[in-house]
Amino acid sequence: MVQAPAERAEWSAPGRPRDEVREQAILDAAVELLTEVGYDRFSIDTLAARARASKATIYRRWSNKAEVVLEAVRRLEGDHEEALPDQGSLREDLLEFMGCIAKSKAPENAALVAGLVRAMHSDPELNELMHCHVMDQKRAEILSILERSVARGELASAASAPVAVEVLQAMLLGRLVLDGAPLDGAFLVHLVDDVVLPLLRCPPSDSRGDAT
Amino acid sequence: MVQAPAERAEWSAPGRPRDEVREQAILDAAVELLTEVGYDRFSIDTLAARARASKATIYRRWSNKAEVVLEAVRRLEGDHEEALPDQGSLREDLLEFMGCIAKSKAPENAALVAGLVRAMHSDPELNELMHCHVMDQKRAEILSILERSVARGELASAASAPVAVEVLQAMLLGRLVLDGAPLDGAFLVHLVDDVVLPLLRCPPSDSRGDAT
Amino acid sequence: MVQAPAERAEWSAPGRPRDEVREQAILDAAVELLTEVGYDRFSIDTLAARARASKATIYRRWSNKAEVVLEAVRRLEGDHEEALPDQGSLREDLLEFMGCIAKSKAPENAALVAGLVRAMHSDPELNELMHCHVMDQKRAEILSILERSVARGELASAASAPVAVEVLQAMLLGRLVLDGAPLDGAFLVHLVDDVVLPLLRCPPSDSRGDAT
Amino acid sequence: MVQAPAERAEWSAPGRPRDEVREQAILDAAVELLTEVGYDRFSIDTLAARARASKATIYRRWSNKAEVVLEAVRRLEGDHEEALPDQGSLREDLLEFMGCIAKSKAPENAALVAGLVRAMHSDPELNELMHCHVMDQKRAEILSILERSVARGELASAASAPVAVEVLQAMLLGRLVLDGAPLDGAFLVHLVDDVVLPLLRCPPSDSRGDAT
DNA sequence: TCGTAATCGAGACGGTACGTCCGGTCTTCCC
DNA sequence: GGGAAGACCGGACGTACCGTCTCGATTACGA
Repeated sequence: MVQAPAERAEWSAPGRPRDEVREQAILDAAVELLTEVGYDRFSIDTLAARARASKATIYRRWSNKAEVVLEAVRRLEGDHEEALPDQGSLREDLLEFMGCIAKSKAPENAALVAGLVRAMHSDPELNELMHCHVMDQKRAEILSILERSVARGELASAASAPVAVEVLQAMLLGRLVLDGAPLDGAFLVHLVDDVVLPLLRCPPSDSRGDAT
Repeated sequence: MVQAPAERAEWSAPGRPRDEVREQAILDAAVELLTEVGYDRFSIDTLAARARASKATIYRRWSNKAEVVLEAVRRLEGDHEEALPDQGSLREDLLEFMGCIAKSKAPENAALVAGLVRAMHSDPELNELMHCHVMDQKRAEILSILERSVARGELASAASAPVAVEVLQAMLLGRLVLDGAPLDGAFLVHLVDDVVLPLLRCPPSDSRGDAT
Repeated sequence: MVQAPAERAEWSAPGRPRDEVREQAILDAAVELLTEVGYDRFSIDTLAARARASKATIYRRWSNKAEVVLEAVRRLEGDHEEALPDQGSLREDLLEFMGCIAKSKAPENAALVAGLVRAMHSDPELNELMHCHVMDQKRAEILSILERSVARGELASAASAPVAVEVLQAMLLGRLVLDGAPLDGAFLVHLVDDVVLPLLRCPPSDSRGDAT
Repeated sequence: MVQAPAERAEWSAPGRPRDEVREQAILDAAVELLTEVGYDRFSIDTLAARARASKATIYRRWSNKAEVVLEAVRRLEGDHEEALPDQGSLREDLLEFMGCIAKSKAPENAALVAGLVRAMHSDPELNELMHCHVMDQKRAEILSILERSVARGELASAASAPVAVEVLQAMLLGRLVLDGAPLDGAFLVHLVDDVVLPLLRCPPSDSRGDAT
């Protein structure tokens, strides 16, 4: 039986394909530049010069400064996909997890993170994307930690999990954007011991109508 | 002997005094513009045109786009200086307090708030200012609510108060900036019942070294 | 004895030969585009798109925008190679000749001609080409007309011929580029009767040192 | 009766007036740049840099590269407004006049002149302007030379004057743009003796219907 | 009937210039 | 002096074009 030449798969686009190497070079330069000067003083011209690319090459891929920044940041985050090892206790698991986050948001990346947040809310569509790809991933990781803890018998239930995640994310953001402070060890311990663990252990009050 | 023209008191500056009306007109226009287009597309030229003022008049009062925005936002917030009335229970007090905040951050002001946050972290000095004048004020209000509650006997102690305030602020920020969602009633109830009240009632675990 | 592979003639290049049809399609599109938008807004990208050709196909044949334009214009001009018929008198011969020129420079080709002129002086090499291939051809045609006239006894000599040609070319150019006006009948009659014929009949004054 | 403060004249525009010095600096730099690199490689960015002006300052005055060039060239030309002195004979008067034109179109200004011509035909409105202000001025000067000659008795009439002017302008243009050659002495003598003077002395043939 | 070599359309690439916009300062005239 | 108007510099923005290069897919020719 005669096969059609491309019966099955992935029709290849006509014309010269995009050069993946250029793309990576641009994103690398973007990360570099972003950490050096921050979002506001980040300019496409400078980026192009540093990546030895032309502006057209950049604008062919992303239509905005914001979008370039977004993608650069996502590349930075998304490199550690492997699951976290079991540390033996809920508290240790949480500290390990948060230390992992903290690493990618070290103080030298402060400007970068701020850029991310800005890029997020200036383009709602990308905001959506960001939520899906970054936050939901973190959420899933925490949930798996909590389930492990329930299995261990440390926690009665994972009922408070969603709230804990919600609070956690907000506080990390606040620390970085509002306070502009680094996610150092002291802060992480404070977060785990004074906020997350108490919330997990104290079931939400069912006191909607009570006199409290 | 020739009398100085302002012999009486409070040495008055030479020349024509600043026109208070202009100032208000500029701030009003700033708020308007900010809510319409957000911080990024907010330009001093446009502001000047809309306020029928000149750029010089603006820069004579504020040295930055950021500072104009900051003051505009503060005017918006700071209009209710009076203490909140006692609602009879901690929960009601908190809901009342937060409803009050929510009013000034209605959805139509979303862009404005985002702008504020940005202005904050792009200028550390203003960040400082903002912390002092806005956040610390809120903090004080909450603390007084909590003390009232301890006096009532609802709470054993106000020990968790600082943490609660910290969490509260972060979550309000996250809601507005990260989610871009309004501070509606459902969210406020959720915040009070599922986060703040549990935290206040469960003392921070002293489990720094425990097996948890 | 081993035969050279192309013993017969004109060694034919290896590989696929150029497609003559493409060449014509490109030139046609060039003429079209040139008359529509003029030289300045004529872009190779647009030309390629309109001719359904790729830029490489164009640059394989011509090395410049200028050269494409040049050749397009020459195609437009050079279609009538046959000698002009004898009209019986010098004046009629001249009018016939110029009417012939005018046809290829009809008003709808104004932008095209202007483009040609520009292409000429921005690239000296093409300028040379243009002189040789277009102008010298015209010059020869006029000279043959004048010689015919001398043979007829209308003119004493063809001594003024070179000057007449020189003036004629300059005035056609001036009319098209400077005035932007069409080469209509009235202008051609004016040119023949008021400029060319007088010059031919009045020998150049030998008054270089005279008091004139 | 109380006078309105500006009853008579020239209402002064509000705001800071344009800085005449900047304007001149820009035009000077434009002339300089134009003679150095020619029209095509003349860029507004480079102009701005050289004039130590911002692009906005340039675009506030002229909306195009073409318009800047036009004005620069006109400044260059229009500086010698005084009438030409009587040289005693028609021929000498003409040579003097043309020598004067030649000076402002010296070979080092070749690119500049070409730029002028280009600017002219790319903007019809400026073309109009150019005709009025430059060419008509030259035309008037020639006419006054011819009238002087008629008064002297050298010429029977100035009837051929318009044709002579027309031819003259076309040939100067042709020399500069078509040939790219300088207006040197030999060319000017040729022009006067072989073209202009013969035309002036030989009345247009009245042979419209003749057998010639 | 292949392989070689040049063609073709499509379009990415580095550069360079364009014309617009904005931030923050300065200047002029009027009150 | 304050205020409106607006010019000024510096510099980033996003677009368009040039001339080159790189794909994958077609052709011819010659072995």
